[in-house]
Amino acid sequence: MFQGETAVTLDDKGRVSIPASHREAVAKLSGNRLVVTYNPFEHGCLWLFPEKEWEQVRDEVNALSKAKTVHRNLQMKLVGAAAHVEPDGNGRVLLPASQRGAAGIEKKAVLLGMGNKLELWSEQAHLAKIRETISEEQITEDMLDLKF
Amino acid sequence: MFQGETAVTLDDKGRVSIPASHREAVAKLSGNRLVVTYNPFEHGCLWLFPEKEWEQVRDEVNALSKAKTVHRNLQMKLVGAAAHVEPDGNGRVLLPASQRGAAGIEKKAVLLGMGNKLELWSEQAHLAKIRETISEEQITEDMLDLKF
DNA sequence: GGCATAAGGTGGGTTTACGTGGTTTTTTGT
DNA sequence: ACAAAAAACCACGTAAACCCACCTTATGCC
Repeated sequence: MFQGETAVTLDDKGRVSIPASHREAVAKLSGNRLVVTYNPFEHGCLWLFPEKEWEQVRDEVNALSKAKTVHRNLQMKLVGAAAHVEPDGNGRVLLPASQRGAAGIEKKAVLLGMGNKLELWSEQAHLAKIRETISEEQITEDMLDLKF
Repeated sequence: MFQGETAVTLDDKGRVSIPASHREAVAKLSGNRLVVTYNPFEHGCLWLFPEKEWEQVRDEVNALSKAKTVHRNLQMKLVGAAAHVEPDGNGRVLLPASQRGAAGIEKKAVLLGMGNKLELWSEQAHLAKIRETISEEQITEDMLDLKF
């Protein structure tokens, strides 16, 4: 179970250090095997799944009918892009250059623990998201009972 | 099972190097025999099937009634265009010039592992696809249950 | 409060395998 | 038989994997 926000920096080779707070979870959930893909819903964001979680996601996505464009897009962004990575001796993973480029993640980034996965955002994209507040029109039925 | 995205470059002769990460799968699934055709759904994209997979696809497509124009189109783009290729000693395949031209794949390209096949995209077409995020309106019934 | 120690994060060097360009030889088609 | 194209072969540059060392920050102890 991932949770928490950490500012991280990519070095010139495109490596990010997995924050110590997540290391244990990564080791336990996935035997240190992570899968990097695009977040198909947002710009400037990559997803990092523990391998086990990934396999479920992949199978679900592959099972969608290939007749619909939106399904093929999803398959392309998730399955097509999926790269296996493993932390080096210092707990860093190398993010594939093509994904860094396409997602626009350069040096400053933010790593978010999001339950079953980690999200890596470019600093800009993350800041923009955080600054967007939720307006009243966006509130859904399901949100009315929230306890805060 | 193919998966993962790799930036590749075609040389002047139209050769692409199959990324090392896919070599094993290609050798195992097809004895190094691949079939190149058009992706009938997308511009700027070629499909590369292991020969075994291809035979199934071909038979399915050929079995469609020839009375419908859309069926004949599919047969034309898939079966009609299919070219057998085999990697050279350095793991490269030569893409037929006509297919490179028709798909608009020149120098920079991206190779995607898409389960039972590989997809070769022109860099531009790929980037355009990745930058399109999936919007709320596109979400289908089938997608509501996805675990991410 | 300041210093010592440890842990996490960062930078960089080295080796090796992979990708890429090019050359030569063989085949194919005219 | 000749030209053009594809296949096979060779060689180099680069980037990834691995490893080592330093710097910064947090923590504990005197």
